[in-house]
Amino acid sequence: MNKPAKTQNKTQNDNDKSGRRRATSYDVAELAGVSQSAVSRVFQQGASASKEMRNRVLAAANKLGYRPNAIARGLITQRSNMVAVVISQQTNLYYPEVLVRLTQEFSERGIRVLLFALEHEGDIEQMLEQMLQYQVDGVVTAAMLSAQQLRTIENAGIPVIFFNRTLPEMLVNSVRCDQVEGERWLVGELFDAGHRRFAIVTGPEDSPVSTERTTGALQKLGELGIGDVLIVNGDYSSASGRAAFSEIMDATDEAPDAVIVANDAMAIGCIDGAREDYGLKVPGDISIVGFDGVGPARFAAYDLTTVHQPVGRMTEAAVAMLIDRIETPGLSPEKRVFSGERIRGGSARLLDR
Amino acid sequence: MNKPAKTQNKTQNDNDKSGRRRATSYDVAELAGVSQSAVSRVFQQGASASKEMRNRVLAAANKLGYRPNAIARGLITQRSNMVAVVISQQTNLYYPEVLVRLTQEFSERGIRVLLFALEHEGDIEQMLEQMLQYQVDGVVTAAMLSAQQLRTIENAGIPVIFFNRTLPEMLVNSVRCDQVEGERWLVGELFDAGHRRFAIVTGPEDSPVSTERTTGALQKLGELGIGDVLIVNGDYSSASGRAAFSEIMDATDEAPDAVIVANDAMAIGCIDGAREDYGLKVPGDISIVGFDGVGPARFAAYDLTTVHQPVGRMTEAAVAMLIDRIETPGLSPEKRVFSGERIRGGSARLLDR
DNA sequence: GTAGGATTTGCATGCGAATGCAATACTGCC
DNA sequence: GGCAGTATTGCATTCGCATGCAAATCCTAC
Repeated sequence: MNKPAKTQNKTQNDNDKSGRRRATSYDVAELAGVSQSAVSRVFQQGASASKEMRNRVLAAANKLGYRPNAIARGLITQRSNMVAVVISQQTNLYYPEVLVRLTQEFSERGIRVLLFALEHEGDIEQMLEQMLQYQVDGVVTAAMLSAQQLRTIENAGIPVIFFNRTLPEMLVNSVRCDQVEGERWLVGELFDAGHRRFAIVTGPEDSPVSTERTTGALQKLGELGIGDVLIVNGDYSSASGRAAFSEIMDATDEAPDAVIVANDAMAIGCIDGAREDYGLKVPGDISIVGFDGVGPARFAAYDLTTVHQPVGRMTEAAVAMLIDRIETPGLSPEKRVFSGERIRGGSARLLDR
Repeated sequence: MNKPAKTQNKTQNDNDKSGRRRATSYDVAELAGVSQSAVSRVFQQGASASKEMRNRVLAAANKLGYRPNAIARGLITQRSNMVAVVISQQTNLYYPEVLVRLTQEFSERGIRVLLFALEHEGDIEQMLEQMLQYQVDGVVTAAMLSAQQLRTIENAGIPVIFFNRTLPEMLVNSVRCDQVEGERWLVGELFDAGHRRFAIVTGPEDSPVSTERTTGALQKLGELGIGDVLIVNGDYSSASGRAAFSEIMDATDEAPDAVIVANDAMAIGCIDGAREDYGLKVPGDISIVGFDGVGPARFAAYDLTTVHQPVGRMTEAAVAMLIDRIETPGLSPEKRVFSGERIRGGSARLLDR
């Protein structure tokens, strides 16, 4: 009980096996002739420290190459300042931009991104485990989670934002682009320009985004009195788009005059197929529309009519929502839906505006 | 000194502000009627624990929803099991694949990826600081670092792998695709097919990859006795490729018969420019070659002659090298250079093979 | 000069898990 | 049954930093 200076007595186990031991706040404290708490306070924002103290500590820290250990800090503060960003095979190919922007925006707010890239859906459970073990403060997911999985995360007190996904019947935070609205617009434009024989190319069956897009298109087509629509499946890749186009041509007596494709990459594949495999002119003989507004959609050879997702605003919204919920735990769920930007490209014959 | 059971006496401060407090190894220990060390041992690989003990602990852990805290573990073991992956604006647009693969491969080896996406070069210092504070075990960088910056990281005992970069005059670990060899092949093929008037479109000036590619092309051209080559700059975007093509046409009396472009995206832009802006046939009137072998290079409308970087093997190599160096600190530097896959696409007029 | 308040500083403790060491339980063998 | 040898288990400490509390210092005003 009366053992003095016990704490200060840290053994400085100089284990310089490879490069010397990293300097700790105790080392800095010792060199600066102050207490460890003082060092800690200098390296925080709202802590009180005299100018003299600050200078001495910073000088010592600089001399020793000291950097606060974020791991240790996370342990004591119960905040890792890391968030998990989850993407799946589907997401990643067409939205590298999403990932980069999320990362940059979190970074600007002092938050680090722990990236999880799913290859198979089965990896989710394992990934979840890792996420939770690493004590992330929040999650942005562009991959689908089950209600059960979401509950697991939320039970740990971690807020989750769904990016272009949602979980029916559940209170979730989400940021998304209105896929249905976008498809309805595309169909409307095609119809107005006189197209009547429609075909649809969907994305992977387990892609909620693809499902929404298909739903939107069918909904609008139904309202316009067009019930007979050929639907074929793709996997979001341009190769699958080209294959899907052949499938359409094989399955119909009279070729469609408009093909609604679930994403731009497949739409490009369709155009390649129409031109190369069937000698059709796009949009002379057939109109093809996509969705996403990715870079290649603007290549002159394709010039897609498509709907561009406002990625920047969406990532910004996701970051803001997540940070709010990290800082204010009880916040009620919110859904933010953005309309896509309508691009009247040359891949479809449309009325002049 | 004779205060008994002090440690075991942890106050269980049930701070259930939002969701209840996360279960710790102490909670599990208590419920299972064992010591905390026992719990710790059950959740490790090489630790000794009887079957009975293991079962009781796992049952208790399961009941409480316990997960080991990776942050705390990292503190005591001095291993965070996280690596930093650094990408820059340039990298990210054309290699989302690199990022995803790195992440998946690290993940399979039980390592998490902390992502850093640089917007401006100036952000490097700040990012470095963060990386080091988070105690990453290693770094893979697809952005350029200065010798000074590299030294900062290595002084902290953290191994670094350069991805498609290198630092002249320094001992560094690197994995890259042989840009020079690739360009030399492209030039050779073009020359063999009779092309004589060459132009080059470069990438951003601060891109080492672009520099290497240009160097390789010029080197081979020089050997072939072609000294007079027009060089214009782009920024890797397809729009800049199109602009660059106009620049070339403006600057020359007689149009070149071959354009060597530093990446595929710009090559596509060039083709768009040649066709749309100048009514040229590709490859009838002019041959255009790219580099990278990205997805769009295979679109039928472009079908680029290009060199495909073997991304999968490169990421695999980077991951293996980094892990080796994390596990065996002293390992000497190594450079692994892969040859690109040569793709004789339809964007260039070449001899039949 | 001094009281009262505001600010700065240090002390001691805790975050959650890993681990060396010692104590204990178990095993097999004579 | 007794003992050496091995496998388990618990104790106590440690990782590096943050923070409540009390002590010390500084400032201001009268």
